[in-house]
Amino acid sequence: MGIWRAARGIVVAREGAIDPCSSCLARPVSVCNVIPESDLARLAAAAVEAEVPAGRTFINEGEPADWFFNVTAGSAKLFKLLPDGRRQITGFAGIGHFLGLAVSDTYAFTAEAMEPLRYCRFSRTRLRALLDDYPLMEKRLLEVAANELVAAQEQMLLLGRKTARERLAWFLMDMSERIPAPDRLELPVSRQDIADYLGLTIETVSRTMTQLQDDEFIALEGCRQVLMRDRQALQDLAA
Amino acid sequence: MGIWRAARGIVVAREGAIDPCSSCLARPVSVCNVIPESDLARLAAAAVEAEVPAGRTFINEGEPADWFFNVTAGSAKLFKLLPDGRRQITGFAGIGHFLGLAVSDTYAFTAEAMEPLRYCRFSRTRLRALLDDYPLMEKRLLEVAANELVAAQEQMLLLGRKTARERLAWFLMDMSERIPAPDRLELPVSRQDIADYLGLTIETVSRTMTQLQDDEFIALEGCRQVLMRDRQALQDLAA
DNA sequence: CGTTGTGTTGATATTAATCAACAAGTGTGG
DNA sequence: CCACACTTGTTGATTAATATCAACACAACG
Repeated sequence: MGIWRAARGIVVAREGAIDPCSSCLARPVSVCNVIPESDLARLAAAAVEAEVPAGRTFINEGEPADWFFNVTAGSAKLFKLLPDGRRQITGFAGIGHFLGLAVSDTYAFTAEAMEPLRYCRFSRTRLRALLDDYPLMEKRLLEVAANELVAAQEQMLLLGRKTARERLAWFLMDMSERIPAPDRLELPVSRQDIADYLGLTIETVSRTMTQLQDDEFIALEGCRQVLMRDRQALQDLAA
Repeated sequence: MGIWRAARGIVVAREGAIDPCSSCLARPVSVCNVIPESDLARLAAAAVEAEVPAGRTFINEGEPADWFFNVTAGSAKLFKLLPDGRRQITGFAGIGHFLGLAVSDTYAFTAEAMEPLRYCRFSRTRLRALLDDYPLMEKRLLEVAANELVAAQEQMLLLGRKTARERLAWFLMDMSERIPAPDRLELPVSRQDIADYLGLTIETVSRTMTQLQDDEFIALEGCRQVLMRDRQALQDLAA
């Protein structure tokens, strides 16, 4: 339990319970033995590891997409910006997440560390060679990409068709499903981030949160601590 | 030009100009020689081909995800529904598109043919065997999935943060970029479908369309024929 | 203590949705 | 070829949801 399959910083998959402090944003995935122990050294040589302080971006939308990233510690928010500053957070990345997969000459989003973060990156050519040598790694990537696509479609339904109330309920359920004790939820993000993730304003998020509290679906114990009082009602709302 | 690399109905990639009648929804992709001619017969044996009449669904959200599809003719809309009937179209699929990739026991969306459609489908186990035998096919799938992910993020920005005007402008630009003569655009979808794709109502789509006409950005020649009069302005709006 | 950042609440404005009527195509049968 | 129904699209009036603008509360921090 809780053991990661890591190749000198390359976290390919992880298992079981989640470290609740640093990355409740990472979903658990089952371990697959993608890279033989004997090859770790060779792999490590191909990778560049680095640390990113909280608040710093390490992938910038529009810049040349030269690298492929794997998050090995911490977490990040991924977003797109409009020229006038409107922002849409498209997702969060925790330990084990892969970033910069797309075949495009520039990055399609910005990634900003939400807490001190470590990554391990490869040049695209190295990545290609890596995938040629480890077909299981490629399978894993395809699996990951396919799942993210499903999540993205879910998010489109939310952004295009759900009310503020439904969005919040969905968000709370989604967040709480990722942690061991899902009744007491510590929100890992600010109101602004929730708003930008759900396509709302901070004011609407705040108001809707108190509204859910008035309905006794949740109880707020400080603005980051949420007690889930009626999971069924929230689930029904989230639809 | 216009030659597809098809293995008895398996369209893996296509090249060059697009057949404007049946599938202006398919983006062109460069040809990659994924499957050797000699293996076509073996492949065809593993696949089930079928025809779907316009308006019929052939993938249903929530049903067991036993098959993996490849569209070989026609086009489809992909959508998710809420219990009360609200609908979000998450994308369109044309010739060469792959559907049902995700590792999940049920489909995450519904696919409905927009015109008579042909597909070629494999069981998941067959697919796995196929990918083991043709790593290039797997690479292609990863490439496709990664690109769709980028498109999905773009759509999230649109649904979460753009105005009706911006959404329409983006839609018109996006549609017109897929056809050979991008100044005269024949919309392949109804107002209802545009609305469900952009997270709006038909009324808002209709109003915004006439508004764009009043601004002389476009001219409507019948509700499906759009003359793009000021592509630059539309591009700026689409952001 | 002030200061700053973050969150909440209130008043008002704005956008898009809803409800409703009508117009324009499209297809069918006489 | 026309009358009719039927679907699809447009326009208008009104409402509802959320955004915007503004004030204030609260906590963290020097």
